[in-house]
Amino acid sequence: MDCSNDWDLQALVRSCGGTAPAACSSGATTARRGDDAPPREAAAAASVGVGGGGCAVATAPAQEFLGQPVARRDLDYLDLVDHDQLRMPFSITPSSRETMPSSGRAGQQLRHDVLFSLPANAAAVTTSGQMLQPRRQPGRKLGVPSPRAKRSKKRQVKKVVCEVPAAGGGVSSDLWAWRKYGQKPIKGSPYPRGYYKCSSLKSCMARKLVERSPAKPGVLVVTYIADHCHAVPTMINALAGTTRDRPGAASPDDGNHHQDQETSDGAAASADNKVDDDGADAASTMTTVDENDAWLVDHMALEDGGGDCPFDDFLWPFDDDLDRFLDDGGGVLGRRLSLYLGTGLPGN
DNA sequence: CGAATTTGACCGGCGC
DNA sequence: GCGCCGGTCAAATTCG
Repeated sequence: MDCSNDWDLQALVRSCGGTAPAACSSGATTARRGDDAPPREAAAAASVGVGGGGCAVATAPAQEFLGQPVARRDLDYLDLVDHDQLRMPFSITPSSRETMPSSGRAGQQLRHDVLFSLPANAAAVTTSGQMLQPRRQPGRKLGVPSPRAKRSKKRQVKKVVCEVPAAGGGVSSDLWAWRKYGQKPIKGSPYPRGYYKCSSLKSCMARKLVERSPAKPGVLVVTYIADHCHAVPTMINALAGTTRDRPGAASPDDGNHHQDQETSDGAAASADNKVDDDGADAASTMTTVDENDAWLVDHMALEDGGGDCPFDDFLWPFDDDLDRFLDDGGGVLGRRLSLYLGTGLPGN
């Protein structure tokens, strides 16, 4: 029904997470894989956000990334209907518990927690439903055990949790390519959780979990796990293997909401996360950067302060602005974001 | 035809 | 030790 439903969940996921942990890790800690990671970093970094001259981030319109349309698809299950309440600028609440001044619209909040060594089941609760829609019977054959790889040290992986507005028209992709490998209903939450893996490199252990916040339906909780072991892929070939666009993709539903998305998908898609036809083959592989990404990048960088994250490099251009932002309660940033939202492309 | 998504089954960690 | 639950695998299915 609502256009908001159809923004691309993946995009969203990307916007939030890929950027963050990815950035933090790929820059310094993941530079090891030179072979797999061609010198795309610079380009990627550039596109991410250092929009020259103090322009915080988003160098491209929300729906596009370097001319590539944003692929939309399986976020349907998140049933992002309350996008209205989640419009962009939001305040950022660093995990350090410093609450950054609200940058504009009240109530909008983007939280970003960086957790280390989290208990594996930190968030277990009660379940509500099973996957409905047995439209087919996929899955392994009965009786055929799967040589499952050892689930190793869940607790030792780094987790970065962030909450992002589910919609607000700013949903987009981050610089990483993700591939969905699972989805499960979560106890206590009416919304299922989606599991994504970095698809840029098979050996990359980066993953992310995306789910809607039960408490705040308009907010998506994205958890990034592990670092990417490669540089941020640039679109096109680098992202081959990325999620594809599935206009009519069935949206797994937990039963609490239905699939209006299916019908709205197309339309909404074009409206909200509008795909630019001249952009290029939506084919499959592209990522986008938008205001959310920008914020995330920023935020990540901020939180990372002191860490080995090279994000300072990204931020230096607008260090000044950040300072001012912190000084005047986000006014500058808020205004800037407003500008972004209003005009689409900042700076240009 | 290749690649991405879906989704039931399986497995391990954790709480009781 | 047992059961619950989250996380992952992988076959089937879908789509470009």
